[in-house]
Amino acid sequence: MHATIQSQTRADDAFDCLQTAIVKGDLAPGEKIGEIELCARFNLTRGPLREALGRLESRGLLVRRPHAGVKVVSVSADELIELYHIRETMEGLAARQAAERMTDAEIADLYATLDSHETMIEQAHGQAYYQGEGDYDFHHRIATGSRNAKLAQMLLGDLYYMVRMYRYRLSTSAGRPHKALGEHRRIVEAIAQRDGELAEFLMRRHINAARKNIEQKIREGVLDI
Amino acid sequence: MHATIQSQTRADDAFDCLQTAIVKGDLAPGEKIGEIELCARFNLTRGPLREALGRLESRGLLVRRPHAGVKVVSVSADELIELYHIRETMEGLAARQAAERMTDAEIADLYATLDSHETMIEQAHGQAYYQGEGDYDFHHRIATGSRNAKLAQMLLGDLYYMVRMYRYRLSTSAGRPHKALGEHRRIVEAIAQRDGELAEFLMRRHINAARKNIEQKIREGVLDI
DNA sequence: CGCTTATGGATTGTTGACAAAATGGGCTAT
DNA sequence: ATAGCCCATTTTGTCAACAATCCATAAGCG
Repeated sequence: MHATIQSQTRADDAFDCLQTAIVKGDLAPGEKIGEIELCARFNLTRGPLREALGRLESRGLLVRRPHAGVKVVSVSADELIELYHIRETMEGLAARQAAERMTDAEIADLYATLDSHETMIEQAHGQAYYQGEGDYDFHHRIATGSRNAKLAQMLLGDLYYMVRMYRYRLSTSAGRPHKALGEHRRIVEAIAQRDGELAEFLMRRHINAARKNIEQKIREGVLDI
Repeated sequence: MHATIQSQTRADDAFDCLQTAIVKGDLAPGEKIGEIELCARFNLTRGPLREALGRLESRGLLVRRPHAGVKVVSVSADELIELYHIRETMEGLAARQAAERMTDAEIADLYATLDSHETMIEQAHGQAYYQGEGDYDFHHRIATGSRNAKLAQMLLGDLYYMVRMYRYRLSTSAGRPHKALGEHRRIVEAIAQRDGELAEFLMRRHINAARKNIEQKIREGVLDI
């Protein structure tokens, strides 16, 4: 999986590789990583790597102690809950602004996305897909639909990566995907009706439910963060 | 003003220098800046500088086009307004959590801060101070008081810097500092009473008022962003 | 026998030189 | 005269060697 795509610049590649490696869990939280080790792993030299490390640190995915190396951030259960509190307010705002500003074409796309998610769930009991990429896809579209550049940047560039870090090792509850899809559908309907207030309310309730789902898992001890 | 303090590492120094230079307006928005020029200006070499540039870009204070250099981000009037929408929701959350979690000592400090601000305003009609550092100080304490690490990081490390970029060239309205102080005082009272809901409501209204103040300035043409 | 302290090794931070890409100016052709 | 193209210069991206700092091991002392 050596990303030899050479997208734009070595540092960008290093950034992407490291980010996905962290999110996917290839680099475990708390794991201390040496620079030369990473260079060998991703076929890089230390210059671009260090630049990427700086960016990752600035985004909170790595912690760096001067002269002592970097390690992947490890988020406690409490901090994970806090992330959902932040999501609740920020994505509520995103939903409201999306309702006011999304184009009709974007809304149509949103509906199509929901339909594809529905078939995914029915076909393969696609919990994995839905919990993983599908849900991310939905929230991604709403964030960009808000036409609020900074809001989208903070959600897509900061929060989602940290959340996804743990979503990968989070088994989904039995009926949760189906319920979540219903909530998504109601949010889209509010957006289609250009009802910003309702969209905000529904989005907040949706994320609130997701948070409570996780809180219960933590209480059950399913989650060992 | 060559920061020769050598705090921890050259890259950290470069980061701090550049950040303050951007916030204070020494590097104007939209200004294209060359790496060698910056090196000369801050007595650095290109390695650490590039690392700092990467971090700044990741935080949205710079925009970088591959092989074409970096320039200071220029925020339009609309985007400035959007920043205040984000602040409204995020700082509302911060105020609520601060009301639930701040220690009594921190609250006492908050009161003391308010008193010092009041004397500042009375003494030197201290609009400049209050609008600049005083207001920042207040919101800073609330953000950290929320005990929500990511929330504080996003507010203190991302949003406030962008807002301060423009606050430096924003003249304050005549009676605004005094009114803002009153709003601050009510927020602190709600926090002292551990009334999270009220603190959130008051904080949101406070930032909403600040936003409307700016919107009016833009309409009046006082602001040429 | 335990704690402190020095030393060696390894790792990070920094530097200057090299290679690749883009902007700008000048030239030619229409 | 203007538009398009080509080339040179400047600037960015990358690399490998150098210096500074920390961690661990081991020796010395109380």
